[in-house]
Amino acid sequence: MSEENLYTFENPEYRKTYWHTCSHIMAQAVKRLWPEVQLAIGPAIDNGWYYDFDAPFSFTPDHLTQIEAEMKKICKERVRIERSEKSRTEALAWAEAHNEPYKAELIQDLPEDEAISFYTQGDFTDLCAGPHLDHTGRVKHNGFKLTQCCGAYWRGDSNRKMLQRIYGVAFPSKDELDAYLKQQEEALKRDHNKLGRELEFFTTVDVIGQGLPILLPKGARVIQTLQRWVEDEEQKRGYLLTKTPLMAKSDLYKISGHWDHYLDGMFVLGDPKDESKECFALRPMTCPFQYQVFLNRARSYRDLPMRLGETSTLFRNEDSGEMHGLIRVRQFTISEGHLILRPEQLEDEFRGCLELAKYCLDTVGMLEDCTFRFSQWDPAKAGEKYIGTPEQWDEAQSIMGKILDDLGVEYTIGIDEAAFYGPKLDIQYKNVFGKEDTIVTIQVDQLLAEQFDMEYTDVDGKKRRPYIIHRTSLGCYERTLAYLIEKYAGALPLWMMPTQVKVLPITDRAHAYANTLVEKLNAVNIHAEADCRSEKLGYKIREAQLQKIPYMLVVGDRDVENGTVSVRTRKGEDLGAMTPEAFLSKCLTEIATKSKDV
RNA sequence: GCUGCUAUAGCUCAGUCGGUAGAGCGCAUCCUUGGUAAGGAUGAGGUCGCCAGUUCAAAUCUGGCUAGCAGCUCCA
Repeated sequence: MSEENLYTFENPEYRKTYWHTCSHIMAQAVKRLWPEVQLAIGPAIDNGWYYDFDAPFSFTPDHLTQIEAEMKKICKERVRIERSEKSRTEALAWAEAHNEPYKAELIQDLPEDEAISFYTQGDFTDLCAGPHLDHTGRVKHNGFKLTQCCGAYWRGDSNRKMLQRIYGVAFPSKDELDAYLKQQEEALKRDHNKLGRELEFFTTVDVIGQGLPILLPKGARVIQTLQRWVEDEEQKRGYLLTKTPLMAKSDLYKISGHWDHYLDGMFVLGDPKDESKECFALRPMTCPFQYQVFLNRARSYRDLPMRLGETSTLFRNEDSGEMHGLIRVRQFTISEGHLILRPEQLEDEFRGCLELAKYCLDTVGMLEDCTFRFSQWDPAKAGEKYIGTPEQWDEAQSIMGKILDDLGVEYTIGIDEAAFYGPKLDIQYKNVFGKEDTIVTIQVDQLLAEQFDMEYTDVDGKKRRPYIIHRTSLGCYERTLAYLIEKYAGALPLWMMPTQVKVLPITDRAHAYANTLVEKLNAVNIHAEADCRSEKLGYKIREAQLQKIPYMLVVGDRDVENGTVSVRTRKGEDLGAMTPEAFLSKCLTEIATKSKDV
């Protein structure tokens, strides 16, 4: 960071400080307007700041407007922001005197012997570690906006009181703020939950229920294309395809540990308490089913590595507030797989899984936006949330850490993000709202092999416990489709588009020719349709354009006579007239190479 | 699950003080046969998400439920 950029938004530290000061200005405004409102916390975040309040009323957009107006005044007052320190006793007395119980709780959690810092700006003082700008006039009075308010639990704990969180964002000038807001608005136009419904990739129906989307013909076709491709790719890489049941008796889940660790998340068919009757549950994951393939007969080291793949539909009873379009659903299909290994095969096979996942994500164009997370257990929750001993966890995590380091994977560490049976490498992706979810996961597991008493006979004739890798190659197809819609704003690459070519006859005289072209294209598996309605060409083009159809073949008298097609792309390019054969071969090449540019 | 918001035609939305519903787009039919982003006319289409309550009268007010949205919490 050069000297002259120190106090600009190019410096992330300055940006955070600026936003943090904004959060104090907002809190000050709120306290001026409604002194009875209590303060919780108000940090800077990646895109602005928030402050959590406990108010006896609900904040509405009108309240936000009032707060913004008050904030502008505070900025214009240019009051000094001064740091001071108090002892713990003084700090607690301050919190009590100002009726700030949340601040008192925060103070109580600070180390006993440390001085506690406060920041004061005019009539407002807040407990705060800082740092802050030197006066409120540094914040541009027309460069900020309060973007939304919503509920948030005190200290992120769902057992505690729900407070009201107000989010805001600020920039050093109105232009930059406007540009940011404009950009956000543009990003939201890609929201798969809106666009995916508009373009008829999926829909939902209230009588079917939450988290159970209907894949309409277009969405179903994209997913079919992806599934076939992934299954073929896995076969090339030595995977064996399996097809296992979508449900099982509770007995299976009792062995795997799901019954104890995941019952709330499962759809149970029958009464778990009535032992005189069979009780089933829809599967929330494939592992215990696919292990039965290995367990089918005695195995030797010669059978390993055994790579099992399955396009697997899973059911998870998510809480009602968690569902989101195609990203978080109750029934979904993943490219599931389990590799059963000799311990010495672990690193190579892990690398193979990572390469496959990267290949898949790269091919669909998502890899560049992915981040990697090494998801570990929380030792404090041993025996409760996680099975196995600390020694087993340490071993699995250190092996996995070593593999990741050997492979040069850049990752963040997520504590308490592991599966109940083992650590994971999660490949993360963000949606248009900036919310991150897992798209692909690769997990190392030695515990379930033990639960299921899986073993193989080694070279020396001794029985050994295999290692297992749980992995997905493209993850959940519904979720992937959602991200693809957002990434490409619905204009998916040619090879996965449900309709790849639209033939547009200009007059009735070209209908027969148009239909012949469609047949010709369909014969080589290019998804083509003709638009033979008695509409003008411009109208048909507009419609195909809005549907993001990659290629439009305009055919009129001229083309019928010359045996050509006039090719227009969805980018608006006119490629001119060519023979159907020339177009077909161009199209087939682009599909075969899975080009992202078309 | 929690906080807040929302639900009117296939879609996007209007509907004032409680008095049996409107527009645009789309759809159907007809006219139009037009060379690269919307040609014209006519017509059909709604138990105002569902169930109760208040009222002479409910799309409108109240409660419950269902579904959708944002965030929080959760996500093996």
